Formats: sequence, C-alpha cells, structure tokens
Amino acid sequence: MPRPQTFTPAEVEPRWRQRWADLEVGHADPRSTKPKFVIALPPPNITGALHMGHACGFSIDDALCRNARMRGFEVEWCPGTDHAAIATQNVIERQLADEGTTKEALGRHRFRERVDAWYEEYGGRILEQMRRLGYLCDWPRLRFTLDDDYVHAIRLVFKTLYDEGRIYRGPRIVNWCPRDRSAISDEEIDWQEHTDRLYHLRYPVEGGAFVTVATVRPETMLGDTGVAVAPGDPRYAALVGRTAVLPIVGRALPIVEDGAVEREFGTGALKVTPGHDPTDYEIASRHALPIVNVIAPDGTMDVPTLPQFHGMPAEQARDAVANALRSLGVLVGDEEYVHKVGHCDRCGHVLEPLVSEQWWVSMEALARPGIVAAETKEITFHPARYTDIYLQWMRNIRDWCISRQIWLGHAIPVSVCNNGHRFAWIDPPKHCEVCGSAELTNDPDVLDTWFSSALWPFAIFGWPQETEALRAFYPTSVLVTARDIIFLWVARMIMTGYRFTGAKPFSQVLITSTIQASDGTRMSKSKGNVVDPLDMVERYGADAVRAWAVAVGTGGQDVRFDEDRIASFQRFANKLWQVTSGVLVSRLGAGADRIAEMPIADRGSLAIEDRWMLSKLAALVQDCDAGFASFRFHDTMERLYETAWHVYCDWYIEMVKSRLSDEGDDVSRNAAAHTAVLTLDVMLRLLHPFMPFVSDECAQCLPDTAATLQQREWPDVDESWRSPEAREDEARVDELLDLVQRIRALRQERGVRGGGRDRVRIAVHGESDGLSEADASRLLAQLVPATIVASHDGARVDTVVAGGLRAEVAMDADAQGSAAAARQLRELEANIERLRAQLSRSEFVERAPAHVVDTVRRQLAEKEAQAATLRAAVAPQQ
RNA sequence: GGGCGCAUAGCUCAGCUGGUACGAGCGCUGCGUUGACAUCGCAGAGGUCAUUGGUUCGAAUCCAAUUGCGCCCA
Repeated sequence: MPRPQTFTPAEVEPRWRQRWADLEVGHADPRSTKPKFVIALPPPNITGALHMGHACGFSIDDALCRNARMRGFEVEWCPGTDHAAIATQNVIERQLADEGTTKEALGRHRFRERVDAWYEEYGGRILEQMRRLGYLCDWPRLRFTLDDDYVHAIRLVFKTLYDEGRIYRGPRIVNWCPRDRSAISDEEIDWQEHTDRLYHLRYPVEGGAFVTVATVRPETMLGDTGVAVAPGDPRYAALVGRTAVLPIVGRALPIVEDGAVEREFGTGALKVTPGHDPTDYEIASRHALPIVNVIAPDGTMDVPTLPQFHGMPAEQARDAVANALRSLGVLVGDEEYVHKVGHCDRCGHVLEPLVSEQWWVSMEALARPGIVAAETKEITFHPARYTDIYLQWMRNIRDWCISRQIWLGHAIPVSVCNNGHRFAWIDPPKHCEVCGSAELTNDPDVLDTWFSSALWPFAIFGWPQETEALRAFYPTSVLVTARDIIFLWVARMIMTGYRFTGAKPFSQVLITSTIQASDGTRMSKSKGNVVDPLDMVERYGADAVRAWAVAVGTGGQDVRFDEDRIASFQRFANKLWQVTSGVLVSRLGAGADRIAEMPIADRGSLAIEDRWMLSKLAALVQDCDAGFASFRFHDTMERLYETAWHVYCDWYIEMVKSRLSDEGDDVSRNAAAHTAVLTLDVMLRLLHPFMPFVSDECAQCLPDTAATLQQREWPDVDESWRSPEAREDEARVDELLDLVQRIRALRQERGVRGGGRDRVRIAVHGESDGLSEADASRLLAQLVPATIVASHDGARVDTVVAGGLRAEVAMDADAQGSAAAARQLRELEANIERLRAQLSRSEFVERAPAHVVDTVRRQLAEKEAQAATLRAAVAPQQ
C-alpha cells in the first residue's frame, strides 16, 4: 500500500476522535483510587461559536488533562454551557423584530418557547466544534446552567444569602441599558472614548452673582438638585451655603462643598444630578440633596411639566436643551472634550446611569476568605501579577447588582404577598410563609448570569447533594481562563466556593494570553477581523492550531494572531510523520514487528551518537516537566520542536542512517534502531498533550504501544541517559557537529557542487579524549559528502577546528583561496582579545565569583589552543 | 486621576534568579531533486536589545526618569 505523501489531518483526525470516544478516554470514575486532577470547563455561551480565546484556553486545559492522565491521575474535565441570558435574549428579540413583532406581543410563555427552540437548534454547536479540536472532556457529565438541579442550587444560594440579610433590595443608581431595559453590573461596562462638547452653563445665584458649571450632558440639568465645588476653592468660597436657581426649571440648588469635585476640571464647579450620574449620586447622599429622575428607563426624557422636551430621546434632548439654554444666555461657552463613555457590554448601547430598585449582594464579608486565600497562596495566579490585580479589586469590593430586568434567565426566587410579606424560596410557593396568604406576586426580575456561573465548580457536581462526584472532584485543580473575567467570574467563584462548600474552588488560576488581530486591535465581529479556529483547523490541522495556542497562550502577554506560526506547526506535524513512517518503518523493513524483536541494547553497545541522543532526550524530558510545573509552555513547545526536528531528524537520524540498515553488524544496528525508536517514542509521548492526533498516529507505527498514548505513561528519565559521562559524550559530539558545519560552509564557499564524495577529502585529528578519531571519521562520513582519508600527502588543505578536533580538508574546487581558515582565525582572535581584556581588569578578577572567572580563563585557553592550531595550518601556505 | 503591562532581527515573538552583546518561526540571499521528508535539506545575510541617567567588576536583564503604544480600575 503506498504511503501517503504528507500527513493529512482531514483523514487522520476523525479516526482518532472516534477511537478516543470509543475508549471513553475522557470519562472519569469518581470511585477511582487514583489521585484526582479536575478542571471545570469555563462554560461557553450555549449558542455561541468557538473563537480563538476558547481555542487557546481549552487547548491548555486539554494539554493539562492529557498530561495528568499519563501521569496516572484520574482526570475529570467537566464540560458545560451557559445560558448567556442577555446575549440570547438580544438575538431572539432581533429575530422577533424582523418578523415585525415583540416579546411583549408574544408573552413570556411563548417567548420562552422561542428561546428553547433556539437552544435546540444552535445549542451545542460549540461543543461540536470542541470535539473537532480533539478536546477530551467528560462529555456524559455535560452541564447547562438552566438544568433543573442547577436551578435548585442557585435558589438555595440565593435564599441562604437572603435569609442572612446579605441579599437586599433597594433604590440605588445603576448602569442602565436603555436598549436591554435592564440594569447591568459595574463589571459589564465597556468604556469607549467619545469626543463630545463640554458646555459651560451659567446659573444665577440668589442675591446676585453667578456660578458657571461644566457638563457634557446639558439635558440632565433638568434633574439638577445642587451645585458642588471643591472644599476651600477661593473662587467659590463666597458662594458656598447660598442657593443657585436652575434655569428653565426654577429649582433652588444649594451650593455645597464636596471633596469629589476636581478644582482643575472644567470651571471647578459641578452641577449635581444625582438621578443620572454615579458621582453626583454620592455627593447628593452626603449633602442630603433630593434625587430627581428626568430620564425614563427607555432612554427618553421624563419631564411632564416641560412638554417641549418630554418624551424626546435623551440624545436629541441634549441639543434641544442646549439651544434653549443658549437662547436664555445660560450657555456661555463650550469646548471639545474627549472622555470615556460607558457602553453595554452585550449590546453596545450607551448606558444611562439612573436610579432604580434593584437586588444587591453585600460583598464585604463574602470577600474576606477569598482575600486570605490569595494572600496565603492557598490560591495562586499565573502569571503571579494577577494576584495583586485580584486582591486590589477584592479589597475594594462594592456591592453587586444581581438583578436584571430581562425575561430570560433564572427568576429571582422571591415573592410578595398581598399583605406585603416578602420572602425567598427554593420551590415556588403557593402561600405566604408569613401569613399564609395565597395572593402572591413573584419578583419580575431575573438574576445576573454571573450569579449562576459563580456556583459552577461545585454545582456541576450536584451540590448541594453530597454526590459521589462532588466528593471525588471538588475542589478542582486548575482554572484556565481569560483575563477579562477575573472579577466577573473568577473572584465570584472563589467567594461562593468558600461560603457554600467551605473550600476553595480551585488551587491555581492560569490566565491565558489575549489573542488580538494581526494589526494589534481587538478581534470583533463588527470589525470583521475575527479568526475562526475551525477555519484554521481545516487549513492546518487541529494539532497545528493546538500547538500554536499552547505555545502562545501562557506567557501572560497579549499576542497578535500570526497565521504563519500555525502553518509552521503544520509543517512540524508533517515532519514527525515523515520521520516516523519514512525512516523507521521503511528503513527498518518490516517495521514494528522487527523492532519489537530486537534485543534492547545495553549501554555498552551504544555508540557515542546514541548516548548523545539520549542525553539530549533526558534534558528534553526535564524541560517538559518544568514546563508543566510552571505553566510556561512557550519554551516547552519550542524545546519539543527543536529537539524533534533539528536534533533528532537533522542530526541523529542522519548520523545513524547507515547503521539502521547495516545487515552486517547486528549489535550496532540494534543499538541504533533501539535508540531511534526509543527517542521517538519518548518524544511522541511528550508531544501528545499538545499535538494528540499526529503523536497518536505516529506512535501506532512503533512497537510497544497502546491503543492511544493516553494509556501510556509519561516518560521518565533513565539515570544513565544523563550521567556525567553521558554529558561528556554529548559535548564531544556537539563539537564534532560544530566541525561538520564549518566543513560544510567551507565546501559551499569553495563552490563544490553535487554530492560526489571524491571531490572532498577530509583528514580528521582528535586532540582530546572522549571522541576517538575512528568515531569522528565515521560520523563525518555520514554528515558530509566526502572521502575520509588518514592524511594528506602534501596537498593544499584548509584547516578547521572545533573543540579539540581539527579537520584538514582538501577540495577539487572552482574557487580558490583559504578564506575560511583565516576567517575562523579572525573570529577566534576577536574572542581572545575580548576575553583577555576582561581578565586584565583587576576589578573583574577580584570581585567576580571564582567560577565565572574560571570559565573565562578556560574559554581563553581553549580559544588560544584553537588559534594556534589554525595559525600553524595557515602559515606555511601563505 | 490611580494601577498594570509592553517597546529585542523586515514581520510575529522568546530571553526565568544580571556573567563570552542575544535566540526561534516566518520572510530574505545563495546552493541543492537518483530512497524519510520540496509542508524538504545545506549554507548565509540581518539587531549599538525605545531614550537618558543610576546600581554593579559586569545590565536586554535590576532601579529612576523620559517618549510611544496597549489594557484595567475610577
């Protein structure tokens, strides 16, 4: 059967997805006695699509899980989806608008049916996409935030906090989205820069004089209830305590001093509009100023006494009021002003701060254990600096507005009876729990989606039931997520985790990089610069996308999307496939069977290049372990790439090719085959968490494999690979390879074309122990198309040196000259010069640590010896 | 206004606890097609590590300031 020319992900991937599913690799048994490794998947929006951020986080999740499985953990990676209330409601409302109707016309019941139909149709698409990328979640345990038992958990949490008095209801200024007709929390504001005009308004003061205030929102002046100035501001000292008169309306405005006013800003005097500005609201509460609402929840002006403005959209009213003020002579100036305006995170509409009745969670006490946990490193963040960012927010925590005036979501489990008794419940009540009245009204609001997400790590395992899964899998091990939800989600999981389970929800929080568009801007649908991970999978294969995501996703730094980088990992996958199927299967003949029959070579029968390879392999295993321990996968991926491609393929396989098919020397052949196969086997296991498809596919070509690498053990380093002797061997071969590169460069420089061995003749001389001349000659012959000779009889030669090796090279070449030796000599002399200069400075020799000075001395001696060799070689020919 | 992060090869990024002035991928230049691989091989060019000062025997790496970008909080 002809071997495919290249690695073809489209053919390979479905097979492996199927096998992993058949073997139930992702399924975890809570009764297992193995140590547990658990990740709660950050639940994506059920109707959403996979984006690069998901690909990044989930690829890291899966790598951690696959690694843990190989290390012998029982691994639970519990998947699920979120109902994403506002986002989903927006979509359905848009559909209804297209159909010429509204949710109000439809009614709550039929609206919910529409939503369910929508979930039915699009729900789970993202899960399908996740399967495409090869993520091995425990799919049978899939959870959804609207599941019945999940709802039960939410109500229990709510009722508990309500009965403790930690959840309360009250009028407060909130961020109101006029489009969604709902409050949103502080964390859901998207600040965007706007260029507006800052108007100066001159209010008359009773008893003469004026005070000029600055505002970008003249329409809100209709709701002014005071004027504030900075304490001690000499410009206004005379006015404090007096009363200004609000133009158009005629309301009396007390002039007060308040520390929140910035002297330098605008005119230094602030009009206080507590109904429509959070800062003003606080000023008003400090000075007992009344609150006047002039904007309705739909964003229109609500001023019945002023029919000329009443009902007008606030934005339009801005100009109308400004014009009216101008004609009254109140508007005395304006200037351009750049500032940040809050937009709704979900729908993008400009937010309108206004005062309304909302439900709040009092956070301070809940936050305390979460603060201690971070301070004592009970919970750690990676990168570590996020600890401070988290702590700063937690220490200044503000009460959380959890009510939303939308239709979709978890209803606030509170009822009021006709006698005014209000109570929270878990199962919908028929009677008032205080007076027994049957006339009950349910609270019309729903909960912030994050309120339900906050319970995710324990609610997914059946909390409050003492389930087997909860006992086995909670607390979870690691949370991998994006930076932008540290406050929205991570902090709240920590708080509810401690409050309701008494335990932290996870031990480590890994914050992934943010993937930007290639020009450094945010990826967004509106800009049309969103990259679909599945497009990338189709173009380059899932392994390439995953390897890229992991390599780029853990530095903590934002990264610009770079498609070429993904492409490089596709080529890497192909390279792995080529070396596996090509060399080991075709060159070793019958392949697996034959390798399996080979006796394991003992160390004594290994050639120096075999020991060199194993020494490099040992270092690789250690580096991979370090990568998993520190969650720094950039280096890990790079080391795997470098070792597999440039060490194993480019050097090792080239060195042992002829030994692999040497029928005349079983010992040598077996040693090479054994080392080649062992090394590849170890590397594939190390690669598997990152590139599962190609590694599993390649591993099938090797002996001693399992149905999937997921059932193999994580590689251990054999001590003999990395002994001091092995390191010495490694260094000697490295020197030889250095020599090889110099000879190749020389050959290139002399314009030797073609592969004819007779045109280049090399005599190699070892001048140090460790690498015999025989080994050096043998390896050189493998790596350079040349004839190895014992010596040159008087022929013109070039000399190159590396470490303790010297090669004399004679060539039948077009070009003449001996630039190479001279150039190497120049390089050496420059080095020697620098090293001598360093050693000649007494401060260095006296103050630098001895080992550093020794190193420099040793280097100098070595360079000088090499230079002497080269000088001797060059001199007679000049 | 407060806080954080980033400025290293043409491009995208590494460089952890300071030690021969640094690497990778892509791109670029030259050579290479008779059995692993042209999604390839070999060789090579290319950086005064944003600027200025400081600490140090020694700084891309530590400190301070400056400039330019990005993000978070208010």
